[in-house]
Amino acid sequence: MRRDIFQAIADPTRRAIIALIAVQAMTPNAIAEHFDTTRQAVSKHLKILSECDLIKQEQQGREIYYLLEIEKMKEIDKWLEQFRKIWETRFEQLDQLLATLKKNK
Amino acid sequence: MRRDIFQAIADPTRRAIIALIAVQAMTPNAIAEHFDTTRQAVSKHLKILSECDLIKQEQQGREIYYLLEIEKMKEIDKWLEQFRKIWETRFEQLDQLLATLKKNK
DNA sequence: ATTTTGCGAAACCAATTGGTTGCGCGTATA
DNA sequence: TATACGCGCAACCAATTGGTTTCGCAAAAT
Repeated sequence: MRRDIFQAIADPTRRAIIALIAVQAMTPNAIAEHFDTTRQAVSKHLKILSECDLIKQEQQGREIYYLLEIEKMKEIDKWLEQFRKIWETRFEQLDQLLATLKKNK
Repeated sequence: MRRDIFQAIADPTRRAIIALIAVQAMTPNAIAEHFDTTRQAVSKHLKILSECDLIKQEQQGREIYYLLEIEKMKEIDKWLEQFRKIWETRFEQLDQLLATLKKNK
């Protein structure tokens, strides 16, 4: 199936995982210990996150550490850009309205 | 079921709908005409978007116009904030690294 | 060499999803 | 009043989801 970042962050557990490994790379087991779920379930989430390149793995002895591809997160920011323009425009309009009201008083 | 904005924007059709009505409020039929889907399917998407307060409706004669609650979009931006801090820090670190390399040359 | 451990893949289940079709209600238009 | 249209709801289907349990593999520890 087609996966993208927005699918990936739709799940609260995955958002938590992202926030977790953003601070420090971790193994699937370590991640699972932070939530009330099993290692396999975490593994499934990690797979989804991997599929859309939001995380990458790093071998360390016999353990595999997962870490966040922070660059990929910027794509969400990029998508938000179009709306940021809108709400900034609205703010300016509100600002102008207030200025006009003040002037006419 | 529990719904949130991240669930809402997970679907590409819904993101398209959001972008569409961000520019101009529209009726379900008008929205459906922009995509290769039926009015009922659009209606379902609108329901989901409504459930998490991303859009609101406005009666206009016998038609109902849907418009974006741009303020709600800021919540995504708010969530991104924690990661923005990270990538800005990394950028600074890269900047410092480059400066050090230059200095040592 | 044997045991233990961590890991991912596969099979399976219950719940949710997007989509369709069909129905009934309310509002304009004739 | 009668007709046509736009809308949302309910029922249904195929596909996907998150979760569990089970299994086999490979690396470390004994």
